[in-house]
Amino acid sequence: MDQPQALDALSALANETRLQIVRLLVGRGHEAGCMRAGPATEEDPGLPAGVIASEVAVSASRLSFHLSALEQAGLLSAEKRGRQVFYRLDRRAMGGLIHYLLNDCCRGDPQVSACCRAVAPSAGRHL
Amino acid sequence: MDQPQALDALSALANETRLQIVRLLVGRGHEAGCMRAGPATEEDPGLPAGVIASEVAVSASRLSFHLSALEQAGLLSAEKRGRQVFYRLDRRAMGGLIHYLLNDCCRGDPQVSACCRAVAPSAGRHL
DNA sequence: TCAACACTTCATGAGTAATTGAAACGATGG
DNA sequence: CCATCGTTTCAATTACTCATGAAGTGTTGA
Repeated sequence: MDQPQALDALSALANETRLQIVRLLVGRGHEAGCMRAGPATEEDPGLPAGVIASEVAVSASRLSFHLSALEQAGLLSAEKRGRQVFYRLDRRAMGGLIHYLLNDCCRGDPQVSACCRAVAPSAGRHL
Repeated sequence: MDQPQALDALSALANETRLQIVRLLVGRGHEAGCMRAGPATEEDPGLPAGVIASEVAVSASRLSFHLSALEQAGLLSAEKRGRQVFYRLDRRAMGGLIHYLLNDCCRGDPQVSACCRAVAPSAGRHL
C-alpha cells in the first residue's frame, strides 16, 4: 500500500457509519444480521446491502454512498448475486493499511509497535 | 482508545500534510530537519514548528492549523521552550489507534493480523 | 408483460474542512 | 523599551463531505 491508497483508506474509515460497516462485515455477520453462525475461518460470503442498511440503521441511498466510498478506497468488494449485492471486507487491504501505518508511516517504531500489541484493559490478547 | 477518539485520530491522519508531519516526527527528525542524529530509543526532543514548516513546505499559519488538528486528536503533544514550540509524536496514541483498528474494529481477525504483519516487498520485518 | 423488489444515481441544500494573507501575541536581544 | 523572530489567531474564500428524497436500473416472480 502506498500513501495515496492509505489516505483514501483513512478518509473512508474516518466516519462513524463506515467504521460500523467495517465492524459488521469483519464478522461476516456472525454477530448479527446473518442467520447462520458458522466457524470464523471459511470463505466470507459477505452481507447484502439491505441487511447492512437495517443493521446500521441508515437509508438505502445513504448506505449506498458509504459502501461505494469504502469500495473505492479498496476496503470492500461487491458481488452481485440475483437481485442483491453482497459486500465483503477486503481483509488484505485492511491489514495493508495497518501495516502501512505501523511500518511506513511510523517506520516500525518500537514504542508504537508495543502500544499496538498491548492488551486493552480486561480483554484477551488477539494479536 | 474508544471509537470517538479513533474517529478523531483517523480524520486527523486522513490528510497528506498531516501524515507527512507524523512521518517527520516519528523519527524525531533524525531523517531531516534535526541536526543531531542520535540513537532512536532516548527521550524524544520533538521538533519546533518552524523546522516542521520548512520540511513539509507549507506556510506557517497553515502548519499551525494542521499541528493543532493533530494535537486535538491526541496524536501530538506541544511544549514551549523559549520562543519556539516543540512538537512531539504521541507514540502511545499512535499505537493505540492501530491497536483499535486491529482488535476492536477488526476484532483481531487472523487474516487482517497476518496481512498487517506481512513484510512489504524487499523490506525488513519490523513488527 | 407488469408489478414488486434491491439497490444505485441524481439533484439539492447544509455543514464542515482547507487555504490564504494579514494581524496579533509572546519571548528575546540590543 | 523597541525591533525582531517564531508562532498562533482571525476573516474570508473555496472546496469538499454528508444527508435527504425522488427518480432510475436491473432482476425476479405472477
